[in-house]
Amino acid sequence: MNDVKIIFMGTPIFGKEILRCLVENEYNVIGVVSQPDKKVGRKQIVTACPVKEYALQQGIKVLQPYKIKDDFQDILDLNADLIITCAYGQIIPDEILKAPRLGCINVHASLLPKLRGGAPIQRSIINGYDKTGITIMEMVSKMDAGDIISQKEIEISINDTYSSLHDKLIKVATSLLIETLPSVIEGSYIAIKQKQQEVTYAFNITKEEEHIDLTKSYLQVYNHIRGLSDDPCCYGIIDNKKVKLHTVEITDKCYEKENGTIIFENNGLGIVIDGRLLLVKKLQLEGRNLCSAIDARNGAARNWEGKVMC
RNA sequence: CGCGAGGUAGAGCAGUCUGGUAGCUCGUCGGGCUCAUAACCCGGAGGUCGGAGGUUCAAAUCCUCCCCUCGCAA
Repeated sequence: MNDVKIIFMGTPIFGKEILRCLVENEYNVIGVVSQPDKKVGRKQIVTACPVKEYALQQGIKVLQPYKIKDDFQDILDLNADLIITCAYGQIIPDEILKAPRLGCINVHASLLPKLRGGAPIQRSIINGYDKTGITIMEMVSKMDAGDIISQKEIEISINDTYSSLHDKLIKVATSLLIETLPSVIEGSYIAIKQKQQEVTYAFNITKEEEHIDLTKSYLQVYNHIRGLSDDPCCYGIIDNKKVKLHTVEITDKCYEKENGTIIFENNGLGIVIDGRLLLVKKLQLEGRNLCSAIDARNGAARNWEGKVMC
């Protein structure tokens, strides 16, 4: 198994954990492909992505084509037997897909054919699903459309957030990958075609979607907030300033108030959505640090009672 | 030189424009009330006001430089 030459392609933390799993299980990762280093933050410091950082730490060769569509010869030259991708961030050209002896497989964070695309974890929560999972599939030209090799389901709890589900899915993904890889290497698995009529998409989250939408139902708003927490986060506007809603809880309390009205509840802070109180636990004001609702009420939010968020 | 906000008690903030006793809410400690309490009442402790210079009789406040944090944009 160790003589199978593997290239891993990925970029963010999710990908890094997959790569770590391969390395720690002593698979022979001969090269890693990541997105180019990007300028990050206010100071625009050029920073390596998590996958690259880990790969270098492990002494693995890293390639970072700006456009892999035009710049793939170096990857072909590595002459890999198998390519594994997870959250790489670019469409992989056919020249690469057909090159490895054992093919190209992808680790995707949804129960395909549902939620094809770039933001499956967030969308699974925003859509209010009570389950999602990991799918490992053969790669084809069309994004996330290949035949399914293996799949594992996981429940989404009503308290899950993007971050918590992300971390749970990493564990599922790594264990499923380790279970699945031997059959890929032996070529002994049975691939299942995706049912075309069940295909749905998980498009990337837009800036527009970060703004809270008070026309939606109570549960939809709640799902939306936790689906984006704690990065990038949903925000509302109070006193012309952005307020990021980091952590919220649902309640059974009802109020006959305008949508978005701020209520001081015991020592907490709530927002009326669709007639019901949504309790805010953690929030962040523009220019300020993340803090608890209690802290906010002692300081910056002390005269918010009765104001309306929009 | 991308735009903007901020650094004041353990926490969250006001005070800065217009220089003159260090303030609010919470927490904490002590006491009281209560069957009881996260409720209420009384009292206490806790600050080199991010750092360094400068102006001034006097600087949290005005001027200069530096450090750090956060929001936006990328």
